[in-house]
Amino acid sequence: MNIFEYVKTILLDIAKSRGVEDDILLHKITAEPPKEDIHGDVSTNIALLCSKKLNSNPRQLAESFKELLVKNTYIDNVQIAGPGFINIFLNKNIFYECCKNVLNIKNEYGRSNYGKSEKVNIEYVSANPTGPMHIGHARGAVFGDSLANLLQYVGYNVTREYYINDAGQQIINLAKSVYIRYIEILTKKEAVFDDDLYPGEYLIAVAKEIIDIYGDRFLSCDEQNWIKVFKEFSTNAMMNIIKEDLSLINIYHDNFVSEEHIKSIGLIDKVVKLLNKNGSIYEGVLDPPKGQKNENWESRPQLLFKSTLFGDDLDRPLKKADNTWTYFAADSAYHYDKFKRNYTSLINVWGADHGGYIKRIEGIIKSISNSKLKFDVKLCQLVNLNKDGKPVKMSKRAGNFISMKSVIDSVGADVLRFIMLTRKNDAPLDFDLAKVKEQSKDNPVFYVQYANVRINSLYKKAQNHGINLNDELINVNFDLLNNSSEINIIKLIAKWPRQVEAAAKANEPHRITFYLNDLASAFHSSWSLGNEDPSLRYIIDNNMDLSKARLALAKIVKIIMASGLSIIGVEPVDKLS
RNA sequence: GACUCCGUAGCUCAGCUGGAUAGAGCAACUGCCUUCUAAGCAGUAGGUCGCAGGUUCGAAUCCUGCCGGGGUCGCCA
Repeated sequence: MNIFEYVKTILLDIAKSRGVEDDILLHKITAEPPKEDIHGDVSTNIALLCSKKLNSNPRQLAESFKELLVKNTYIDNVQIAGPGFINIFLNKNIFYECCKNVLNIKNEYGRSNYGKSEKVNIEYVSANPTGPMHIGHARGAVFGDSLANLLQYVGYNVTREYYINDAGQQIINLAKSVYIRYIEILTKKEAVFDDDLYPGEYLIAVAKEIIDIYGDRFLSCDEQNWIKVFKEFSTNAMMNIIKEDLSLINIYHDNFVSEEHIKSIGLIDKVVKLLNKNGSIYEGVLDPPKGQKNENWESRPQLLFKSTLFGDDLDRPLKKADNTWTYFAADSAYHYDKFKRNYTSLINVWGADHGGYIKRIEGIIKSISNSKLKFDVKLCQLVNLNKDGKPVKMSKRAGNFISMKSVIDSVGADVLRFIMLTRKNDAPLDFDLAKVKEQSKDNPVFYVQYANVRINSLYKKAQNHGINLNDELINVNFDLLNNSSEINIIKLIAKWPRQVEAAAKANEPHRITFYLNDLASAFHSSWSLGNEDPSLRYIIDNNMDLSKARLALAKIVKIIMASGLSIIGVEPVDKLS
């Protein structure tokens, strides 16, 4: 039950009955909560939008709509404001109905079939298989996973996907690094690593594994003899480490696609053929990059994708000077592969440093799908890791980057997930390792969870009064909930389905976190009223009817909290540690 | 130089894809625990939504041009 949808249905019927049939116009009709309470419960622009079509001035039109609206039993009053807004004041009963509905359907409240089971592919994490995940990876991981939860919640058929970059130079470097460890173990000579190699100690275990199986047979032979085995072993081992890291924050992908595999099945040739057929590629020469000097620049003709046709500032090379395919070529093939799997929409979650890459992939997708496939890239900005306000230094080069696992060990998986969604994805995020452990209202995780804790304590106390909150409670008398603080909570409850849908529409899971914060705040506020006026407490000794109604309200808050937290992948806390 | 994201209260940020008098939280000031609900709550103050144009009934939101900050810019992935 979504009261805003309900009102919108009424409005659409009215518009249609007046002969408005333009779908685009009908689509623009809104039924939304006004910012200010004095403007009622639902506000609509219907009269403003239809005035031209119906040849009438908006205020007059609004008057005639008003006559129709007031006939509805759920509508108490209708006011016309400003240039022609219609403000609708709903009867309390519709809100009480909404509450009953939540108690009835529990965690189904807010779920919908908005997505109509459409197939959506979300590619996220896709960290290079060269080592454990660091904290920078965590944001995209949590964002992508929560977005996947959110879209599932509103009825999409979601595939969670991971693209493994296991084909490039970095994997060769990884294999070489393991080989150095291999030699180190067998010969006891200290390992020395070049700049582009990986000195992390996590590779020692991989080398040992290889020794267990192959012994020292690779010790004094050429690279071509060992490279394949080492590559395979290393990437598998790294992917296992990454999967293990991800499992710590409950992230499990449905599908892992290997770049190497994409290449080996000849998909690049296929996509290049298709692009060629579509007139999207040509042999050409690029200008040297402006603004920065590059003495190694050498102009040469190469195979280029016409990404400038799709808004990019340069055409992009598909082949390197040595005639091998670029990363971009393989990625094009990968997106072609996704296209062939019949999704209606693709979402990629990338780090902000990949911003310049969007246009060309967008171009590829437009070219191969004839602009039919929906594509959205969500960029996640950097995470600034602090401790007590001071930045934690990290340097990946030296191998002492802050691993995601160490942060989880320190603050817990739930805190990590929650904090990652306390900012919009394209805003930088400050993450203070000390602050997130504080038990105070300055810590958003605590603030929201504390509302749960308080409700849970109500559950226990209610039992002493013979009320079991696990019972249905549907027959409680919601009419008794009429102080402004309770009404405030009820109105927030009514907004939940709308919030979920808006968050899904925008691919912005952070909105769920913000909503939860608002809901917690409304609850804390109403709870605290009991400090000054005992008659405003949730449990009133000599008034069981009122107590039941308030407890039912608390239960509803708990239900929605649980739903919201489940979307962001966090467990509700029932008591303080 | 080009592209891209961002610019909203002293600070950190929301703002429901164009709605009405722009909202929170910190910090500041003021209140609320002898008792069952203070890990919290209530209140005050704080704004030229970077600047200038444009689009329309209506702009923080869309378009254009500037200003400032981050990111990216062939043969890395």
